Amino acid sequence: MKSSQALIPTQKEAPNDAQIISHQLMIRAGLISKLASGLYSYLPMGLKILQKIEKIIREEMNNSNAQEVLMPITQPAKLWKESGRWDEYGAELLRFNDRHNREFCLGPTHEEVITNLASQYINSYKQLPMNFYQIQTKFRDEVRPRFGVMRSREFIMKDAYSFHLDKDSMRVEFEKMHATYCRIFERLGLNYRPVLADSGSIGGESSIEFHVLAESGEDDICFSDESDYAVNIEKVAFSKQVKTNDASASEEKVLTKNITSIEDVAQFLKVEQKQCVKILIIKTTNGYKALALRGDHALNEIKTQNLFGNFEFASDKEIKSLDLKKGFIGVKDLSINLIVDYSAEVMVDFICGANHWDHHLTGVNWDGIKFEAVDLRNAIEGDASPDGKGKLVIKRGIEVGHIFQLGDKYSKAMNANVIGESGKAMMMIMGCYGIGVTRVVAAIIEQNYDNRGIIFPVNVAPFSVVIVPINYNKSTRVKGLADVLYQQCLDSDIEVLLDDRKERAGIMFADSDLLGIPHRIVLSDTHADNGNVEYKARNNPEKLEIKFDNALAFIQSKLI
RNA sequence: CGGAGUGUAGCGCAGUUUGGUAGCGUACCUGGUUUGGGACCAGGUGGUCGAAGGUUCGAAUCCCUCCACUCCGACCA
Repeated sequence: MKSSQALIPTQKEAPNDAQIISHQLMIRAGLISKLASGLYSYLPMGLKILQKIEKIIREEMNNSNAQEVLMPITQPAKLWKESGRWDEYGAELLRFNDRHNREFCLGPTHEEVITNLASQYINSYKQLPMNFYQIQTKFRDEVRPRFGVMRSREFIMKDAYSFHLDKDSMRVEFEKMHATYCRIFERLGLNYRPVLADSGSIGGESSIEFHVLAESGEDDICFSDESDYAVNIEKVAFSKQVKTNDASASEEKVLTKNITSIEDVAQFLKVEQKQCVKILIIKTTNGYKALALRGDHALNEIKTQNLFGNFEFASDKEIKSLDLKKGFIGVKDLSINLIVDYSAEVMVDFICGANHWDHHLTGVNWDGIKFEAVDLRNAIEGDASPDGKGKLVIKRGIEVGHIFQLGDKYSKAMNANVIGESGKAMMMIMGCYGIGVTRVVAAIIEQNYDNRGIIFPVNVAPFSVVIVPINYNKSTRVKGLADVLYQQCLDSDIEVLLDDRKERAGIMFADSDLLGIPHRIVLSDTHADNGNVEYKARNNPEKLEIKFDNALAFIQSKLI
């Protein structure tokens, strides 16, 4: 392709609503254009990249015997009511009515449709197992879209669904997809990790997320520094602990006027935050509960939800109505259920609110207090790894893939069964496997950039090579050489961009660097005097002079 | 959902306090000089100042309503 005929709207400055590097660079390199919050158009270069990623995913999925299908984005409510998710899914599911006032939604995922499809066409155990996938647009009405295509409302996903006669078969496919995903992310040049995760609203028993390690990630991933333990912070489970110290202090009420936060209390009393206990009040469907955590720990909302169902933090008003003093709530004499985290349970001589304005208690112990102990908190850096080996290290990750063992959640609800060997109907067992294709684009950029722009791996770059002829429009010699090399590349099926614009060298260099094209050939009169061209790789500052006659072979050698 | 902030040319911004002809940089167009890392000179195109309403002789500016977008928080008791 020639630059003069391509729409590559590069910009010097990023719009100021672009916060993270991948968003800024995708806008500046002219890959995407924002239409509205969480909605982006893919411009020609952006689409090229997307298609490269899709190609790799297709090849690997096909190699793993998955069959590609394409399902509608518009889905009838009927199916969602059958699965029970019409009521479960919440506001992220965009619902609407058609002209006949029938209810529909835009598909945030496709379990319902594929299960319906499978129950229609898979009738015998002899057809199993089967795995279907599609690469298609999803819509999720996110509370807060952000970071460009990283968390957008409309996005492209590769989703796959497998059907099995039994759990063993499902587990085999799960492992196969695990390996397939590893091959995909490796080919995409990503530094990634598979981690154990919570299965969320999709449901099912076991799930593994694939995270690309990057500072801008929205998830915290916990690793052991001594074993291969790797788990999403949501899912790090702690077990009951044994007390290591005995109580020794006696209880004392101290004046802490207007000192309410754990941070301030600890500072005021000159103790560490982990010597304090903090109380959170939540509202559940079974009434209010007080949750006690060690001062330096944070509540894990997923664990809380798993224990108590949907919940909200109590508002100031509600706290007041319970006769509690916000900022000074303690563990003693509570009128509501007290739930204590395992690591708070083993604390001795601790500090907490006095349930009395402007006072805290020191030297408090659990003796005589009625409570229930559970695992409630998030892991923090330095915690002992739950597998007993080493300590936890926490890193940020971008979730680019997630694989689930669904079991019979959908097949049961939607009555998807086959006739088994014995002649009796058997419920199908399912697995499902997703990759956020558009998010992968952003993740690749988050891991591959410098101060000049993107550094695409060859596998996903919009072009493999850019030819930068200096004075293309003045020097007939340079133009002649550039045109010859360009044609040679085209004839050899090399994806090449010829910058034939009437621009100065600096602009052409800046644009090709910004766009991240891996290989660059510069043609100029000075080089031509020696029969040479200049070669430079995007990821290497070194410039090489090579003979023009060898240029094509040289490029080809770089692309293997 | 709460809290904060921002809407002025494709992008980045000033002007709003104190009402009085719509500005700057960049990008874009024309001509010229330049030509290996985002050149220079001259001229030019482009904006119903987010939308509607109100106050006023006069509104980007003051008042009201709405809309959009961004950030922060969903960590605190």
